[in-house]
Amino acid sequence: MMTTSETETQEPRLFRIGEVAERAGVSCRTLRYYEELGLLAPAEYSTGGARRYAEQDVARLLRIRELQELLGFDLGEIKVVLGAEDQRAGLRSEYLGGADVGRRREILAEAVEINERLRALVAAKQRRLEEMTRDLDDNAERYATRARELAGEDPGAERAGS
Amino acid sequence: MMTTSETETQEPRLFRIGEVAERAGVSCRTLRYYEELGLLAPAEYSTGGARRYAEQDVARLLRIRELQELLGFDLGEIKVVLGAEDQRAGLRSEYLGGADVGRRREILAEAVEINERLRALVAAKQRRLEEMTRDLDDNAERYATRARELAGEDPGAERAGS
DNA sequence: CCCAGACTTAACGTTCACGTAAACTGTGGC
DNA sequence: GCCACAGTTTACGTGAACGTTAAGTCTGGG
Repeated sequence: MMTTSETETQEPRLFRIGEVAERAGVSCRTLRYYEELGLLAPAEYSTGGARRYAEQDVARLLRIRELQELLGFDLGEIKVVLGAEDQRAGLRSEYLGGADVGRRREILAEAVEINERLRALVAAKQRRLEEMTRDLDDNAERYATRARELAGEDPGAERAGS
Repeated sequence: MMTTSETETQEPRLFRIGEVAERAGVSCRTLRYYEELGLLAPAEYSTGGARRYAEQDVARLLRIRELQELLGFDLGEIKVVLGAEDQRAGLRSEYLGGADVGRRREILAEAVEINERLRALVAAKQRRLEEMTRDLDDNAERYATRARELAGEDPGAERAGS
């Protein structure tokens, strides 16, 4: 059994930098740059030194882009946020590994705090966007009214309504 | 009557660049830069050449910042959006001035289009933010569960729960 | 009239987030 | 083994959005 090759818990497919870049709509340069910043490292390297990314790395890349474009974070801030998420993953390992309870509490507390700060920030942004939406809709309505007025006038007419 | 000075339809107070900058939380350099880009010009200049901003200019500045920080537009895109709003104001004048109907329709159509594009963009952003909010809340819940598990263990205990 | 403090222009500097070129190496299908 | 194509490092370049002097001018209270 096992159609692919051996037993080995099904080797997860790895991607070359070009594939990842295209899938995420970024350049290879961007991926290397993120690695340079310590933001995103490939799962492994080929013997020749070529980067090999796992599916999970792609997810992380998309997350980076989301934080960047959606929330307007710079790459430094993103590193902090992702750091917290990494710690959360670390917590899970420590947890399963049976680390001391104090340490676990500590990591958890920090993760919670970052999560809450992010939550508040997103909420604030949502409120401002809702306000903007209302304004835009008000505009749209004014435009519609204006358009009806214009439609009422024959092309060539001179007077203007109140 | 008229406690301030003369009759004169109540001269609207003007602000110096430093005041405006502080009120909006930007630097004077930023204001001059925006003017250089044709984004924001002061209502008038003193005889000596000092910029004098009206309240309306401050509003425009805040709008610029909003488009920049909330929607992530660059200053070029913002110029386009504000251009449409200027045209909307222009439409009003042309309207009251009795310009030809064709021209009015034209301006109105463009304003409507920009408004709709902006509306769609904001809506898209809102949807993505909602999704992010859900994710964050899910995280928060997981954290809470984890915290309850931790609370159940006495400090010093060794076993880990499932 | 004086003078501190706010303003002016002009011009060069800086940070971020990559883009781009050069010179070289690895990968894999025939 | 060949060869095209994809990848590598190193390093300088770039556009956006300002920051930062420098050197001089304006403003307004005493």
